[in-house]
Amino acid sequence: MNFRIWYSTEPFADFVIDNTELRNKTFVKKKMYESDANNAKNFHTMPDHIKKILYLDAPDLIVEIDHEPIFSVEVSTEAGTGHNAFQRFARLAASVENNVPAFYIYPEAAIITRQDTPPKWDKINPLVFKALDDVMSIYNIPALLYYYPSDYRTHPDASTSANQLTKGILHDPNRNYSGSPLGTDAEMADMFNAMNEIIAVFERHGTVKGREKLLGNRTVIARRTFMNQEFANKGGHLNMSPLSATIKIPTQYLLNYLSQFENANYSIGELLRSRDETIFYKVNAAFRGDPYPGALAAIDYLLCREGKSFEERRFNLVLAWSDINIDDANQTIELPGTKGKVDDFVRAVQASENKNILSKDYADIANHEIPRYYMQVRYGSTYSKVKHIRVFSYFADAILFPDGALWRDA
DNA sequence: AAGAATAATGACCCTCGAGG
DNA sequence: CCTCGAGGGTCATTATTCTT
Repeated sequence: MNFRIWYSTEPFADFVIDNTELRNKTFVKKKMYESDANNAKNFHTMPDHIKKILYLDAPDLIVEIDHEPIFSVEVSTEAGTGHNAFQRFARLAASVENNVPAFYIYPEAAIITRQDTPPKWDKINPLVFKALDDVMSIYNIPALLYYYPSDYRTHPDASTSANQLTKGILHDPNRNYSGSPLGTDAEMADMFNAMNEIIAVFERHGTVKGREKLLGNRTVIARRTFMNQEFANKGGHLNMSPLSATIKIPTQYLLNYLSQFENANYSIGELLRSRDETIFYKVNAAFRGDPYPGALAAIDYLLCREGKSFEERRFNLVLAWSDINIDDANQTIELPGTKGKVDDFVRAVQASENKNILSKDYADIANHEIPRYYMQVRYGSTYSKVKHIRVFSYFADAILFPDGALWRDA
């Protein structure tokens, strides 16, 4: 069997290869390009099945056997307070939604020094464990979190950590693995073990049958149990960020609000009406990307989804760029916000059109541009929109701004 | 009122491509 | 061919809100 390892950073790919059974396999390493929006020169050279995973957001590593992806890995060293822990969540979703197991490496805590205060540990938001568990329940594909090694457990007092310069986080000393986690750490050993198990399952049963067996693997079960325990031990509950910024109200309020866009020739379609209640994610900020795309994806899994596609939702999922006032008398809502503007969304969409070369004459297309042109012929602007536009419009049934709205009819 | 937790935003890095 | 600005993407710190 031939392995291919797609990477964003090569040292991290070597780190994973050298610490797992991959080192004994026949493999090639290839650089992964994230999107047509940020790498116009090379993105079109990605194989079609890799493009599908990249559609929402790009992970750090994808491993495949004979052109079938078998797992992806995402690494972060960021302090995971509030909604920051969910910043990379759309990547995990993109992987799992394509039936590819996802590994997430994230620090249990990181040292942050704020103005006029001594250094302290910023701890991971445990709700991420619940979100990952819900993803596993819905897709029957592993989505496992391993702690990026740190001094947190050995030095609960942040000022005593010997690694202040790295926020208390422990990197591998091998220079060939620069920027990778400490490979000898127990968490990483567990992760390599799980990767080896997944490789073995796919080798023995093939990719189709193998996928069905993954959640029943004892190593995967054990990790899932650990993650559920961590959620409980760290005091996780369902009113933590980002769920603390959501409200659930009858869909009729949304329909009444959107009725301002209806007229004699148009009425809102059946999709929104098909669900009795609607979840609103209130973002009272200027329109932008991170950390909101990941948080929106997480809310979908935590509250709305009951099946594999966004059509199988218990509740509508609506992203509102504003606070929301509920008007019970008129069964509608008001958006008092002033920062979010529908034109900011529309301008980001328009900007992506500048990346498209579909309006060119053949004579004006350079030879090296032809494969990119041909990709765009097939996919339009699918891959040339910026990430947050792709993610928002994939997950949200409607996006509301104080001065405009977008919604699906079906 | 202080401290903790969360939400928002400022700032940085990387890549590409236009133009000198 | 080199420089530099724009755009895309990422991360840390500040601002705000919540809790005790």
